[in-house]
Amino acid sequence: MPSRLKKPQRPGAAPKARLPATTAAKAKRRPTINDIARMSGVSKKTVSRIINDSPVVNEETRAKVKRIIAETGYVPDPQARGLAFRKSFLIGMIYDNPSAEYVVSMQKGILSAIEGTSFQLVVRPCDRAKPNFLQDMRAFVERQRPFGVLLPPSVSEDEGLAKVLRELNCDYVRIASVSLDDHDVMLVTNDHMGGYEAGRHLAELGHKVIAHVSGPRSFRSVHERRQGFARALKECGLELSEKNVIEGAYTFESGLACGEKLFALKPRPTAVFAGNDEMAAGIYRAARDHGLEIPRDLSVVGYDDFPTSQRLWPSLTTVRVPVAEIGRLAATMLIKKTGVPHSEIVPTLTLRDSSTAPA
Amino acid sequence: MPSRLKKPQRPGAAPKARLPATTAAKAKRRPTINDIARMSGVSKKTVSRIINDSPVVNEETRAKVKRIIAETGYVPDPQARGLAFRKSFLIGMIYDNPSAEYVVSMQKGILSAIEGTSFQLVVRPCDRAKPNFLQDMRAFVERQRPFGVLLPPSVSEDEGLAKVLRELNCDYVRIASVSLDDHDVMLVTNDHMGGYEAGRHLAELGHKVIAHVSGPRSFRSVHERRQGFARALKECGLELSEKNVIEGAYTFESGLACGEKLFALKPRPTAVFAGNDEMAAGIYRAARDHGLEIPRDLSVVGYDDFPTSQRLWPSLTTVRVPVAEIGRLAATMLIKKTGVPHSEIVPTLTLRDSSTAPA
DNA sequence: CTGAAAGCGCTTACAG
DNA sequence: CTGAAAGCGCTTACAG
Repeated sequence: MPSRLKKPQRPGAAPKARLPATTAAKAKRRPTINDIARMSGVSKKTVSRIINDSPVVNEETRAKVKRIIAETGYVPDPQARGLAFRKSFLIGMIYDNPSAEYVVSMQKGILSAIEGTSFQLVVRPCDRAKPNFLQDMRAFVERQRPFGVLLPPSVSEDEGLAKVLRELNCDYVRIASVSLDDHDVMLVTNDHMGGYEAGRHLAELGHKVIAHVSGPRSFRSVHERRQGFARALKECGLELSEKNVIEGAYTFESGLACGEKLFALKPRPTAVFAGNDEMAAGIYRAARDHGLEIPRDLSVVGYDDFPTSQRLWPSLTTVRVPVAEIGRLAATMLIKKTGVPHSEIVPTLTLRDSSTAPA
Repeated sequence: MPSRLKKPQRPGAAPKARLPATTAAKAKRRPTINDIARMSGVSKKTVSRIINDSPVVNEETRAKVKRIIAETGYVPDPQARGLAFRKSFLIGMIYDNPSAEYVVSMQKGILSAIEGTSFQLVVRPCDRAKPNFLQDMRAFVERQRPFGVLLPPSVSEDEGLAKVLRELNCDYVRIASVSLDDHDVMLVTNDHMGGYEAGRHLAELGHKVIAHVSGPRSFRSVHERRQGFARALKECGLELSEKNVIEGAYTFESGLACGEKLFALKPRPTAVFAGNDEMAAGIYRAARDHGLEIPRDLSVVGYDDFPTSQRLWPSLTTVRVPVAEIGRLAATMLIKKTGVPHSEIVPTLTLRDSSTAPA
């Protein structure tokens, strides 16, 4: 390893100016807007206009500057832009969904949308039940001035948070089962369609006694999934009776508990639509504890299609939610500031081994 | 909703100065370092010294300014500090671990360490196999100038990346099963201890024919876990024979495939140490397919203790890795620029229902 | 269509 | 122990 002291500087011979240092620094320094302006023979304001895609620039000038930007590999400093804009290039994902699979899938989708841009993804888990929830969110937005935030359920359903964000002039996109806000800031996941698909599937298999283990009633998705499910049954001449609907909490444990209740029903249902895959896994466990075999004794349909649902035994028939795609679209909406049709996201039934005709 | 146009401005009556606007803006504007300086009767440089915990400040001055900072709720603008420092307040988590549970747990740990600070967590999944991996990482660091990055395995083992980070003068903390770097930038997870615990447990249960399904040999953790395991067996008078070691890929599918090979061994092992929980789940599936019952016909010990491992049936005996705590410690090391003893992280055996004495 | 000046809210380098 | 000046790399507001 060559010594850094090969050419020792004699303290007495200090140069007047710091020219050598400047030259050395210049060699490795990344170019700034000033360098591009000088090399292009225009003002830095013009370079700025080109960076920001301003339409009022002469096309020849634009082409020339763009060429030099490409040649030098210049990329504007996000810190400096952020300071001048009074807005950072951070996109916040504020979430309270407890599922690791959901969170990571959505992060991947968001990242795919911002790849190659100056945007960065900042994660902010939260708990709406905490007394200082809104205060914390306010502090985050005021200090970081994020470009915008993405709100998956259930935090997307919080009107208090939406109000704070509007007050602080912070853009957002809300992801929810139904529209709760202006078209351009709302990505709708159409959970009623997913519920409907689950209902058609079980009814068409010939089941007559059908149950539903729902999520907590405070979630919008719960109502949507249930109503879509009930509508499908009705179309097939069946009814989802109140006593066959058991409220869970979207967790494995609640699925287990609801499974117990389910097996106590008379007549015992031959099929169940679980509000999500987590609860479906709990129902699997309950079935095993009761010596019941899936799907012979009970058909099960889940919701979400988490990667682990394929590994359940038997593999779970479920409604697939394209979580990564949802993240990608939501981020795109935020950046482009345009909405997508509310029909864009389509939950689809994924057939596996946990559902069959009744015995 | 009150109209915003209650007091319409007459275009002809425009005020000379923009005083009204300024006043209105001041009312809601967050205080800056200049406001604090003015209110405290000191220069902004002194306020800056206090923000940055400089020791060379008169204690009375410091107390007074701190009081005013507290009263006004002043928080320095991270964008401005970032620009002046030439370093942002972002902490990057660069990872290639495919497990959602691992990623989210670590994120939580990191977030708990930076809560209440100006630091924000930015996530950067990556793929070391991509040809432009190092180039992408370089671009990220050059542009964002993160305060530092956190490297969990296996990206933590990439010497090329570490070199690039050092070149760019970007602080990092590497999380790995053994020390690969200077003490202060290395968080060691002591996987050999975890392997040892697994080995003692199975040996003490009385198993004589014991197998190991390892992860891919390119991972450091694989060797550590295996060697610790083999050492424990040796201490108990047993030997981990080469033919009883099957190499997997840390995935469910590879666990399934390795399980098949495992059951073909003669004599058939009565116990297996899986390199991680994912592969243990695959072995479960293979056992079911072969009509073997766990733990009666095969004891299984995993590694990681992911939340889902409790839900396997029977629940999985495994070595618990405190992933959130690792994230918290790594972030703390990065911020404080100090190491922790290499013995800090202790993997611990967690006894559940998948291991018992041989028949 | 283009640019000179001022400013975003901080810190560094220097001087005292 | 403290401060005035210059600067970080951009954009806004204005003028032409």
